[in-house]
Amino acid sequence: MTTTGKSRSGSDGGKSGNDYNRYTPADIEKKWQVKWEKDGIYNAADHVEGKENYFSLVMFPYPSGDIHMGHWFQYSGSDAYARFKRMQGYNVLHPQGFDSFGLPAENAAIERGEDPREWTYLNIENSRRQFREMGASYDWTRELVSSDPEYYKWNQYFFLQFLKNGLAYRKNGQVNWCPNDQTTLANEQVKDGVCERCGTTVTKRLMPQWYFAITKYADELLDFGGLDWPEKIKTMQRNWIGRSTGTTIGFDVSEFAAGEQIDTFTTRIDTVYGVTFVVLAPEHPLVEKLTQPAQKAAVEGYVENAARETEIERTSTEREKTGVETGAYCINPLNGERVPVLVGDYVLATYGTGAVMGVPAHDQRDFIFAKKYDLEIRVVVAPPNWDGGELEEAWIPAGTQVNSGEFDGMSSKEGIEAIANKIEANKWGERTITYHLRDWLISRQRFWGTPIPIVYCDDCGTVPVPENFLPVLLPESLKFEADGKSPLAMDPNFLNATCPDCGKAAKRETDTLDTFVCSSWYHLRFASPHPGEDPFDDEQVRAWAPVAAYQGGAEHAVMHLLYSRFFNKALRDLGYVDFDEPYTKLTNQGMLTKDGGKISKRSNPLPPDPVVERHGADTLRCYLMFLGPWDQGGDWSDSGINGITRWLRRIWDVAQRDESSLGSTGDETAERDLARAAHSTTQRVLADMDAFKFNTSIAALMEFTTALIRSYDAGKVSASAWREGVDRLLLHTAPLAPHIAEELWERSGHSYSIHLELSPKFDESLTVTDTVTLAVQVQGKLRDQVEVAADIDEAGAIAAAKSAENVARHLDGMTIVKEIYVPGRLVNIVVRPAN
RNA sequence: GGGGGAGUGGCGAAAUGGCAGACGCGCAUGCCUUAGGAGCAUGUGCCUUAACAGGCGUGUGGGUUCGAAUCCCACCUUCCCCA
Repeated sequence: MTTTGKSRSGSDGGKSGNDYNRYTPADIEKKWQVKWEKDGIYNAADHVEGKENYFSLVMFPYPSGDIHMGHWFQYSGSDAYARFKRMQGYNVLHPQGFDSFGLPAENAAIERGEDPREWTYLNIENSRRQFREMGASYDWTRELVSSDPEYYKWNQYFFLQFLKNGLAYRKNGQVNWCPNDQTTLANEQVKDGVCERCGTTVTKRLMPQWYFAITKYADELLDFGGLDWPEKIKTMQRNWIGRSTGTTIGFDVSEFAAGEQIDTFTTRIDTVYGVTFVVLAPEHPLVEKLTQPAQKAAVEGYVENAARETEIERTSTEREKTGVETGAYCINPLNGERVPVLVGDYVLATYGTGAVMGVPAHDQRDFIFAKKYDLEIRVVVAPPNWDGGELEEAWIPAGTQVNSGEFDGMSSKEGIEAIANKIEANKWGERTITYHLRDWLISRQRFWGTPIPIVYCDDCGTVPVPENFLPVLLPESLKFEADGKSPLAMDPNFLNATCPDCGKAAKRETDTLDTFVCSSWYHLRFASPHPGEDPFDDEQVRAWAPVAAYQGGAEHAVMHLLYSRFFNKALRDLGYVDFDEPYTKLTNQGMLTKDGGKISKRSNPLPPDPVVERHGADTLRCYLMFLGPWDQGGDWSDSGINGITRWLRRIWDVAQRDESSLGSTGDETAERDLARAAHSTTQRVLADMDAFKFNTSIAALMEFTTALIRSYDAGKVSASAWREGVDRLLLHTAPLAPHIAEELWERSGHSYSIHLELSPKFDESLTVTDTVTLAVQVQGKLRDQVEVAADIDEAGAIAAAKSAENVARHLDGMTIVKEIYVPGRLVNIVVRPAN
C-alpha cells in the first residue's frame, strides 16, 4: 500500500517541509470561501424550475464586536441544516444580516467617546469577515442592516400604518424604567424585576409612551395550530399571555365616596360569600377618597413606602403580607354585608382592577393576611367531609357551596356559573376575560434606534410625519453625556421641526423605537431585499414566506417571537401579507457554556478566531455540532477537538488513496458489506440531519469513514464500489464541513460544486443483513448470543437459542414457562425450577 | 410556591419497551517515528476470577412487565421559565 504509506509517513506534524500532501485547512478554506462568493452559489433565485422554495432562517446577531463562540455554535448548526436542505433538492434561501440598533453602541459612545455609528459599522465589518471564515452559505446579496436608513425607514412606515389603524397609540401611565439604561422597557423585557439587558432593578415611572396594541391579538396569539414549535416555547407564550376567565364585581362604597364602587376581578366567584374584606393596591385611585381622617397618616405613610418597593418585593411569597385599614367599608352585593376596605401592597395596580376581594378561607395569601389582621375566615366552599371546623390553611380546590345563600349545595363549578348569572342579571358586574399580556411599550429614551416619526405641535397636537417625508433620519454626530440621557432631546437641529399640518414651529418626538420592531418583520425584507418604493415586494414575499424553518435561542420566547407573531397578524390585517404566522417550524439551539458558565468577553472568554487559526473552520464547525444534541447546547472543552481533527484527516487520507490498487471487480461479500455500511449510513444521516441531530450524524460518518478505510486496506472491493463509498462520504460531509468536502470533491475529479449536488439516496433492502445475532436471555438476563438467518421463524429462533451452550446450562433442571421471540433482536426464556 | 427540562463510565455523550455505554475525548500497552499536541493496532463501566464464568450497574426508593435508562408513583439534586 504505497499510497497510504506515503501520506502516513509524511504526516508527522511538522511545520516545515510541505512536500507531502497534508490536510492544512488554512490552504483550502480561504480559497473556497472566495470562490463560492464570487460565483454566488448560495444566492437564491426567487424561482427555480422544478424546485420547491425553502426559507431557512436563523436569528440575526447584534454586532457587538465579535462573532463569539455561542454564535459559532448557533450558526454552524443552522448553516449545516440549510446546506442539507439545499442538497435535498430545495431552492433554499438562507440569508444573514445585522440587528444593529441598540444600547451597546451608545454605551461605547458614552464610555469611550466612540461614534455609535462608526462603532457599529466597524463591528459589522468584522462580523462579516468572521461569517465568511465560517464558510456559511449565506446569500449576501440579501444582507440587511437594521440601522441603515433604507431599512428603518420602513419601521417608521409601519408605525404610521399601525397608528392609522388603531394599533399604535400614546398613553400616559406607570411604566418600567431602567435607571441604568435610562429608558423605559416593555413588560417582556423585565425579568424577575430586573432589566433583561443589564440586570439593574427596574423602577416605576409615570410618563407618556407609545404602545403597539398587541393585546388586540391576545386570543389569536394563543392559537398555535399548524405551528411546529417546541412545546416549551408555546407554553411560555401561553403563560405570558395569561388568559383567565372570571367575573368582575363591584363593591359599593357610596357611603364613603358618593357614586363610587370598587371593582374587583376574580376567577373564583364561587367564593364571593366568603368575602370578609377588600384590599386596594396602594396606587388605587379610590385610596385617597376612602381613607377616613383617623387613618390618614397611617395610609399615607404606607402608600409612600410601597412606592419605593419593587413589584417582586411586593408580591414575593416569602414576604409577610402587610396592609393598613382605610377606615371605610364596602357592601358585598350578594349578601349585603359590610366589610372593611384595606390597602395592601401585595395588590398591584397594574394587574386586573387594582383591587381584590379578600376570601381568606379560599386563597392562601388572603388567609395569611386575615390571620395577621384578625379578620373573619368564613368557609363557603366546603372540602369533602368538612366537619364545619376551622381550616388549617386556605382550601383552594373545588368543593360544595355552603354559607352561600341560595347557592348552598351546589358544586363550586355550578356555583361559578350560577353566581355569575345572578351578578349579571342584577348588573352588579359581569363575566370578564383578563390577560397577563400588556400592550407592547415601544418608546425608548435612547439615541441609537429608529426615530419615532411624530411631531408635537402646540396647535395641532400629535402629528404623524407624512410618509413622503420618511425616513426621519438620525442626526450624524452628536455629543454623548455621561448621564446617559439621549442626545436627541439635546440636539436643536433634530428637536425643532415644523408642523406638517400648519407649518408652525413644533417639536419632534425624541424617543426611538424598541429594537424588537426591527426583528419583527426582517424576514420579509430578506425575502424581498430591494423592493424599490415599498417595504417589500408582494410577489417575492409570496415566493418565500412564511419562514419554513427558523432557528434561534429560547431566550426570545416572549419577546421577539411573540412580537413577531403579533406584527405578522397586524400586517395581515392591513393587507401586507396573506399568512397568519411568520415562522412555521421553530428550533431552539441550546446554550453553549464554558466550564458550566456563560461565555463572556470579560469573565469567561472563548474567542473563536484563534481556534479557527489553529484547527480550521471545518474542524470548529464539526466539533461544535459533535458536542452533543444541538437543541440542548453543550459545554466547551479544549480537549475534544482533536477527535474531529483526526476524523477530517482520515477523510483527507481515504479520499485521496490510489484506487488503481483495487480491482475492477470485487469480492461479493466484501462489496455487500461495504454497500450495507454505505446505505445504512445514508439512512441514519438523512434522518438525523433533518432532526438537527448533527452529533449522531457525525458519529455515523465517523463509523463509515472507518469502514471505507478497512475495506480499502483489505483490498477486496472493486475500485468503483470503493469510489462510490468515498463520494457518498464526501456528499454527507459537505453540509457539516463544506471546505474539505469541496476540496476533496474536486481532487476526486468531480465537477464543481459539491454543494450543488444532491444528497445520496439509500436502498433499504441493502441495509439489512442475511444473518442476525440474537441475544438470548434466561429470566431476562443475557446468557449468550446466536447467529441465525435473518428470516428465521419463531420456532427456529427459539430452538437455536436453546441450543446455545451457555443457555443450555441455565435451562438445566428448569421447567420452561414462557418463550419470547423479538424478531431480529432477542429470545427470552422464562423458567421456574422443576419439581 | 407553580410549570417545564435534565440526572447514564474519568469526561462529552448514544440507546424512548428488547444485548446499556454507539461515536468521540482521555488513559493503558505495543508498533512506527522520535521534532516539542503526528500516525497505526489493541484494550478500557465497577467487583470477583489464573481462566471459563459470575455478580453489580443508567440520581434514590417503590411499581408495571417475560424484559425498564426508557412507562407509572414518591423523593433527592440541578438548570430554565413564571410568581
